[in-house]
Amino acid sequence: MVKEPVREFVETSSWARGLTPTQTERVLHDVSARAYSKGATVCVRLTPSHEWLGVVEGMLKVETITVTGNAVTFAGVPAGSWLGEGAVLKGEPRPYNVIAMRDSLVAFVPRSTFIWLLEESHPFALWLIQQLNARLGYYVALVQSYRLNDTTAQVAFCLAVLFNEELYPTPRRRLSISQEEIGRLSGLSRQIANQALRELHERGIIQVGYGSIEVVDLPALHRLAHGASER
DNA sequence: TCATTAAGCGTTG
DNA sequence: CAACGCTTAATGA
Repeated sequence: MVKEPVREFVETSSWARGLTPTQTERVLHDVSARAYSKGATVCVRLTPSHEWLGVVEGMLKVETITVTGNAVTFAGVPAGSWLGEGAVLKGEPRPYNVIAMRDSLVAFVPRSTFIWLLEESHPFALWLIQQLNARLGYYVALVQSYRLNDTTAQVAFCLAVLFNEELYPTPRRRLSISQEEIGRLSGLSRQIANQALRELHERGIIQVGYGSIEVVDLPALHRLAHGASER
């Protein structure tokens, strides 16, 4: 059986709500956890996807390295969320590296358990469909944001996603993240990210702290992120 | 030409 | 010590 924080994390995860006690019991039996320090690699690209990952504490990011050695960050994954369903489902190697952005505790559910859940539990299957659908919607919106919006709106989009409850179910107002990482996540330089954050602050949408960002007006952030550049 | 970026460096929390 | 602000040279639309 696993340690307390991991047990609680699994039991309070949204997908666990629809499980029978027996099913939950098996997941708790099979799940493992490991701590990673900041900057450590959790999963290596092109290695087999044996596990489904949950972020118990801290924050992870998903990235690839280009041939020239530049990192392209695809997503930041704050505590409370699960990732890697796609690769586990397909039984294919990891398409990306997973890196710890801060000191993090990560839970691992074996692929066999994941597949078993999918076959045994109708609620779990439904949850998974909704999860994948949310991801799909996110990427469609991301392309739209990238093509239509100015840089400030792109940063707004990036933040709106990080604070989006459907994608990342643990609600929070403040997030510890550097401006450099915001830049990486939104595909912009540190300078532009900083400029955008200042503008968002001036509009009263966020508060910027040292190495952290707090959302003051989430609806406004959402509007800015999705609105077709109104002013 | 003008905007944006990476890199370096001094300052600060 | 990491995050931030600022400067500068390179890059590119």
